[in-house]
Amino acid sequence: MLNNQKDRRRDQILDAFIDLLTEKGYRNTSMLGVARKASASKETLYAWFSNKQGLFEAAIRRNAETVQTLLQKQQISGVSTEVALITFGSALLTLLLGEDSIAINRAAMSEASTDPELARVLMDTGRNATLPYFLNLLEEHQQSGHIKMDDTHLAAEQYLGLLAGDLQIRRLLDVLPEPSKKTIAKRASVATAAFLKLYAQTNNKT
Amino acid sequence: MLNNQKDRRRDQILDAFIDLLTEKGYRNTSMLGVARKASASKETLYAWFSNKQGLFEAAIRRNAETVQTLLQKQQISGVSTEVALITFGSALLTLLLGEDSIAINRAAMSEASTDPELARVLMDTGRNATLPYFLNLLEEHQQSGHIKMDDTHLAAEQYLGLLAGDLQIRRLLDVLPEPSKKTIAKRASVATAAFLKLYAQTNNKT
DNA sequence: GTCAAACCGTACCCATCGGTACGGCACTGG
DNA sequence: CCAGTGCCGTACCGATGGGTACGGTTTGAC
Repeated sequence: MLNNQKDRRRDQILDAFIDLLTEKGYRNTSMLGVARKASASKETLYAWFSNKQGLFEAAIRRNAETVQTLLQKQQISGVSTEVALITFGSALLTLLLGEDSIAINRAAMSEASTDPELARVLMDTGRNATLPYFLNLLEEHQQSGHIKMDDTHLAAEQYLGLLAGDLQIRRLLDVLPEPSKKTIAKRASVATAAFLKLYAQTNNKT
Repeated sequence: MLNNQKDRRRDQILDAFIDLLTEKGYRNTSMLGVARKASASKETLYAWFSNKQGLFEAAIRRNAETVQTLLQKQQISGVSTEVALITFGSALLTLLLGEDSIAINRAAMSEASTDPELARVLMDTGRNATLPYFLNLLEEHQQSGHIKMDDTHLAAEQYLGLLAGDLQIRRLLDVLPEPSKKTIAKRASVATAAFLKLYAQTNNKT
């Protein structure tokens, strides 16, 4: 089997896993079910991913890569602070509230008491990989003089808090459908406005 | 058995359930385990709570009552807006990030794909019961002229977003320990400061 | 064309768990 | 002191699922 084909096969298996994860949750997703859905054999699953946790971990890592790629593709250089924040916020919110991320987070939480490793991987490849990137964005815009922050880390957390609110929690509980592009854009816009009110550089101060 | 004794027995069972939930998660908490821990019999569990979901639902409702009681006990009348927000915020954050609430939310999320009812009960008795109370608090303080909000609901969500950030998510993933009183007080204070910067009634405007 | 490795499908083993049944003990109410 | 009821502990049933083994088939390398 060529490497390329093998990669595609691997993707198909991870797709099947994510699908079942979304549909039935982690504990009700059986290895046999994944194998069937991907037209693979259990033996292959165990050969490639060791066990159920390994399969899950691979899915987490792949999802994280996708997220990072999409975020870094956003046009946030050479635009106003407002536009940069809205662009980044919209993209982040879209990913954070998407079916895949929600299913993965839900699963990691459900296993958190028994298997801390999965949550750790999720944090490292997710939030901990994204936050520095966002901090950097804020610093840059501070240097160009549009905003003024004493504590960049706090400012970042505040923007993210204003942006997400409890949407992620409600999505995790499945009491909120996936928001439309329009809803997300609006949300990012409102959060940005509030953030700028907090941190915009006013001219009547030293 | 006197009613009072029976109530205590019921509480003991729910305590045992919550303990195991915290320790092992929902799926790894067995009815036999609960029975053993509470020195009860499985037959009694099924007689009193019908089944595992019923037991969980009872635990959700009891927790929600505790939360409501504690929140409503806070002194938030006749104090400044700042103090009211800090007081309410600290109390809410303490409850939201406490072991019991976290374990319950985690469990409800892990079953969300299969059993929407549990998440519904959690939302109704939790957020949906608390939010109106908080909205009312904000409205009162607006009427006394210290803050000015166009959209109270938005303002409320913004305060809660600033307050909680992603702490709840991180607690659910078990990558963050339960914060100390001091940490929580600080957090409520910072969130309140930001909120007041957004909504404080300034005197130089009509 | 041939051979070996990889993979599919399935059967199997073992453990766990939700839910039910039942025998025995303790406590209550008269 | 005695009947009756509620509860404890445990044994049991059926189903499910993680992980392994294996025969049959496809696929890729030479």
